[in-house]
Amino acid sequence: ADAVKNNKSKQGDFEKIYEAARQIPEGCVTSYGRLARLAGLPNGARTAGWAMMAVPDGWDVPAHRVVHADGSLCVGHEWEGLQRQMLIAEGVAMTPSGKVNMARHLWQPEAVHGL
DNA sequence: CCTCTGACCGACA
DNA sequence: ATGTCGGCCAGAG
Repeated sequence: ADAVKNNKSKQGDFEKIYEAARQIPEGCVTSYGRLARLAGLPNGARTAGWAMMAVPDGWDVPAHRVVHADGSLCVGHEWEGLQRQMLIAEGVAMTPSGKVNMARHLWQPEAVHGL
């Protein structure tokens, strides 16, 4: 958390993305594009994902709660399986297809007026 | 400085 | 429903 301020390197937009990601509660997931938008980067979807991958060790950034816009996890890296376990461990419902129930766990930071 | 790639997203066939 | 194309931002060679 506070470690964020500790690193004042030229992270730039990364920092904002990390802060936004840290706002994600348990049992909730969001897409890179949405996260980037909250971070102030309307078109920084890729930058957001890149930042997630570059998450420094020791940070409070739950990159495992960040998935694709379709709810599918980022397949192609070593954390693919790990991420899935973490989401399930948090109580996130997933389909056998390997996708998250966006309609149920889609984090809505502004539309939290109850459902 | 230029070019390529990358945990992406949205649109179209 | 899936597969392909272009666009966006940032880092590394």
